[in-house]
Amino acid sequence: MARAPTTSDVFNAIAEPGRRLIIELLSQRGNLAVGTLVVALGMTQPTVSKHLGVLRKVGVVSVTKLGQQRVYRLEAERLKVVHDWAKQFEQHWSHQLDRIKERAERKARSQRV
Amino acid sequence: MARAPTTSDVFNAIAEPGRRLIIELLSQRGNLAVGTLVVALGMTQPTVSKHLGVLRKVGVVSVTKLGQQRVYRLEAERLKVVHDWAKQFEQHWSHQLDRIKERAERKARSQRV
DNA sequence: TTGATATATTCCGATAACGGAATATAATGG
DNA sequence: CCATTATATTCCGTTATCGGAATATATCAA
Repeated sequence: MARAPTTSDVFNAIAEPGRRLIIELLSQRGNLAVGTLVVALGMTQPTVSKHLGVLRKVGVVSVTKLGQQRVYRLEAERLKVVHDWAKQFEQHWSHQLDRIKERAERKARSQRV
Repeated sequence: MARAPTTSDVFNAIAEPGRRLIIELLSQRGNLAVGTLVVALGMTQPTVSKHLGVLRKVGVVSVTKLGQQRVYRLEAERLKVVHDWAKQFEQHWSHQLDRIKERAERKARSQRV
């Protein structure tokens, strides 16, 4: 068997740096037309359209026609699965923080002498 | 220009479903030797080794020699960047929840009449 | 040393993904 | 209808990626 088709789930959609930028921009500036993304990101129009196509296929964005423009909207709930997946490892780095905090407190106590 | 090399950052490393499984397993069961992963995941040994190679390159796992075994350990902090990235969109879906809650409360009030 | 076990690496072949260039499609204005 | 603007799609070349099979490397045990 060969490589599995990947651009079909959210994790792969966000693997592309350019696509992450698109997502961030839509989050910060609200719904945007393709042209706006093109100038804001300095990418080619076809490149942006293709990235948007991937994001749309996965449901991370949706489109609305507005005259001759296509306005893209972030469907952020689709990113929740990523957040939740990563969150399950939170314990690891928070434990790490605990240990650091503990050490700091021990040090503070010893200096208080 | 052609496709950009991707298996060099965390987001791409976790784009592969099999690699996510490896990460989850290491998180749940602690440090594991390659062979354990192989039987637990039902993947081929070379496949597992290659996935581990990618994860190691990105720093998501580290290795220790133990006899003829290689014990892999999850370096979960490396996943924090993913968590943080996704977290920045939390507002969107929590707002959504607010709206749902609000609607439910309105409905409850109206029925209370 | 020799043989077995554990793991990594290499060499495929198939296919997916990316960017660029050109082109197609759609909508608007005149 | 025609030209223009906005966007999508297609085609192409290059490179990455994945799994499988075979092989290399390392370590242990006798």
